Amino acid sequence: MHAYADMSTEELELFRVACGFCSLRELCWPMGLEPPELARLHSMIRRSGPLGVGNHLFGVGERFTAIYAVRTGCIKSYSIGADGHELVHGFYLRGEVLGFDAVHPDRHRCNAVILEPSFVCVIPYKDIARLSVEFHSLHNQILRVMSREFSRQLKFADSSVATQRIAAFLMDIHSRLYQPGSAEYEFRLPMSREDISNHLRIAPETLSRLIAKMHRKGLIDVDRRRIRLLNPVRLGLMAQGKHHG
Amino acid sequence: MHAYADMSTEELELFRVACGFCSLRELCWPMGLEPPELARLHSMIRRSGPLGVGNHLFGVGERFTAIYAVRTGCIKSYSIGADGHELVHGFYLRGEVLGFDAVHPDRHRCNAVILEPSFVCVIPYKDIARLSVEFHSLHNQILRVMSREFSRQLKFADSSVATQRIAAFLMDIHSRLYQPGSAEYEFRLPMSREDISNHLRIAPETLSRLIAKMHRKGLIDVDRRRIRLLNPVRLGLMAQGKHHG
DNA sequence: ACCCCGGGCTGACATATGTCAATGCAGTAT
DNA sequence: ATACTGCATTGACATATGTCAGCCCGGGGT
Repeated sequence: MHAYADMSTEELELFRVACGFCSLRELCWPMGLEPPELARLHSMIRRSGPLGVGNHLFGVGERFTAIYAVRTGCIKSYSIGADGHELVHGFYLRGEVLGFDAVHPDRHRCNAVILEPSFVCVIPYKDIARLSVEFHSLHNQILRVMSREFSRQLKFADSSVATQRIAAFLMDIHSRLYQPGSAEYEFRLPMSREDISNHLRIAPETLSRLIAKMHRKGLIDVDRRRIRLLNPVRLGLMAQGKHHG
Repeated sequence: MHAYADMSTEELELFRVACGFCSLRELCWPMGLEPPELARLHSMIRRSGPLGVGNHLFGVGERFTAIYAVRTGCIKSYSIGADGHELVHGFYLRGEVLGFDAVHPDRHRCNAVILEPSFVCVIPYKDIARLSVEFHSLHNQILRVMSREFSRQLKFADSSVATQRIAAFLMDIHSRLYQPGSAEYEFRLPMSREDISNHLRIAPETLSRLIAKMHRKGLIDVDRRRIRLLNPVRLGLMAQGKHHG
């Protein structure tokens, strides 16, 4: 199950090419930049080696040195609440960018841990800051990514009803995981039930039960982390609280 | 009860002076800027006349034209959820800055409505964007304020327990409202119970009951919108989930 | 002074969710 | 093969919160 173990040589090759040719170009950070900026950006990016499950990218209180783009795998961002419980802020998948939690106090406000074997791109912050003065479009890009981050946090705050949050979560993960060619509505959750329950702020038992209920109603198929959305339309309505039962 | 009606002539005079001399300097947007930036910033700021309760500063979908700093009063930011319920994102008090919800899609994602008679400063965005290229410190300032915004949203997400959220809310509002000279632990909530309950995502009845309970336990004194914190220490512990009963 | 109105409070009840304990089950080591 | 280990599920029960209905009470108009 090691992502880096079953990569083809072609895929490995991809890891060596520039941002301008990167397969994640449309998903990731450089989206919307012009060739000259892309070239400069590429020159400051470092690609990580394979990162093993359980390793941390950064931790609470550490200095803000870089932002990270996920090439492969899944990274969990979390902190520990005053009561000792784990607060999962979010999950970062292929093409997504993390690390912006630390722009202001210059210290990370959360931990970032590898959930699945991952590769990331590392972009030193001071280089970005310097370059963003030079290229106005890059400055806008920073604001854009921060803003996207911002709205992502609000995604599950809407509803106080657990079923809604779960439906929204499943559809969200599906849309972020989906790639043309894979089975349309089937995917594998990269995180444990406990991580999900900490993220959605419900007890793991409640999560289990409600997932089972959605299964019974024919909305989804479940086998451990394997999920299949059988009725995306109803799920979508349910996520918006327009449909109960 | 009109804030602009009982202002002294001195206060009125304050409304005409530059950012560099503004009494909100330490609270507000320009904090941390040097005299040359302050002067430029001041030249692009417009002061609003008195804004009446119920008026909107901006609404969902409107173009992002400016950010706003509250000089006096209270402004509520909210949106309408898919189920039709009002989602209150937050409240903005004296010295606080709003409008950054719209940096990315260039459209406001929420509505901003006046809860108490208010004065604001209006800072056109395109001027800031232009100036932030010129002055690096201003660029940092933008990131800083956005980041503060960001963490504010997470403030009440911690706990799923209503009492904790209420305690945290009261202490938060108190700290933001406090000014030396006023009664140490007494203040007036600028918003209705319904607004609070929409913000904390609990039914207004539950809010009432839990406030009554905190009163019975001697933690606070309540008379309509007037609040007095009798035991801030225990309240703080309660906000962190370290103390129940 | 009186009435009206809206926000706020309270009670009774339904429901959702949390908690504690036990069991199942797959992957891993022995 | 067997036992072990950690995650996931399930059941029984306690509790928190939502819902519906009614009441109170202060402020503003007449």
